[in-house]
Amino acid sequence: MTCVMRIGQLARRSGVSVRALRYYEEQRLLESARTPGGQRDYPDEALERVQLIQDLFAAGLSSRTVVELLPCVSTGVATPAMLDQLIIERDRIAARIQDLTRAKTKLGRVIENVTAANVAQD
Amino acid sequence: MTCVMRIGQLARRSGVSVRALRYYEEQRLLESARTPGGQRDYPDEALERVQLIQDLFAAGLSSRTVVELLPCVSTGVATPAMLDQLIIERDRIAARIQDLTRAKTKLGRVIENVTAANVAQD
DNA sequence: CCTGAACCTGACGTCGACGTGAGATACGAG
DNA sequence: CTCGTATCTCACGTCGACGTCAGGTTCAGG
Repeated sequence: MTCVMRIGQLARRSGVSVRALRYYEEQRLLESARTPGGQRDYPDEALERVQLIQDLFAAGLSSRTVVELLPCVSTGVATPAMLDQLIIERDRIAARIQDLTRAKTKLGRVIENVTAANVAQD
Repeated sequence: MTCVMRIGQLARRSGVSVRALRYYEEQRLLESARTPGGQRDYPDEALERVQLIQDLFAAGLSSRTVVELLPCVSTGVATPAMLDQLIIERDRIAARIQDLTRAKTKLGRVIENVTAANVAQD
């Protein structure tokens, strides 16, 4: 039986754990063919898909949201509801960026103060 | 007994739950005086402090990290280790902002594509 | 004094994205 | 055929910032 790519290989290539890949399948984020023996066999495109999933997770989307949006992200076709959801998520990310930027600025000021104080003390 | 501010009032003013305030105290993020009857009594500065804690949490810092950094954030005095930690956290936030920005761009493109497709279909 | 609202201290529940065994099966090399 | 490694399917554990329920206490107004 010629396997395209087994789970361990996909894990190494994508940088996520074997467990995570099985979890993605459980959540219907990722499909796999099976060998006659029952082992998972992934096509090459699976690599991109895993990276996309990771990106969306990193952006704070839940697996439920990702599973809803993945079709249109990969096909470019969306229902109005999906489009709404896409916009909601994008705006949520934008707001999060605002928060983080504020926090970063705040920490930056603290660092400046501390550095100034330390220099003054020398 | 004249209370400055009780926990419910602080909760309403800061927008966090009563439970959260107790949790902050448990984690040594926030102190409180007590009335003879054992009820928490907060000074006015507690409001700022709670907001600061929220900001740091929102930035993805853990309560452990926050408890380590709060002194120098509020006093401006830091040990070299604290300064290192501050810089680490700021850089982590910066990296996170990068990730989110990439994800936002990605979603933005998807939205454009979808919108274009829908318009084309009309 | 009485009452209802606010507060108290445990202590267990939650949720999401996996980690981590346990025990069994499949695969590839020799 | 055998051995070692990779994979398989349950299924419980984790972690952090609280939510929530239970059972008792304190406070302020009338």
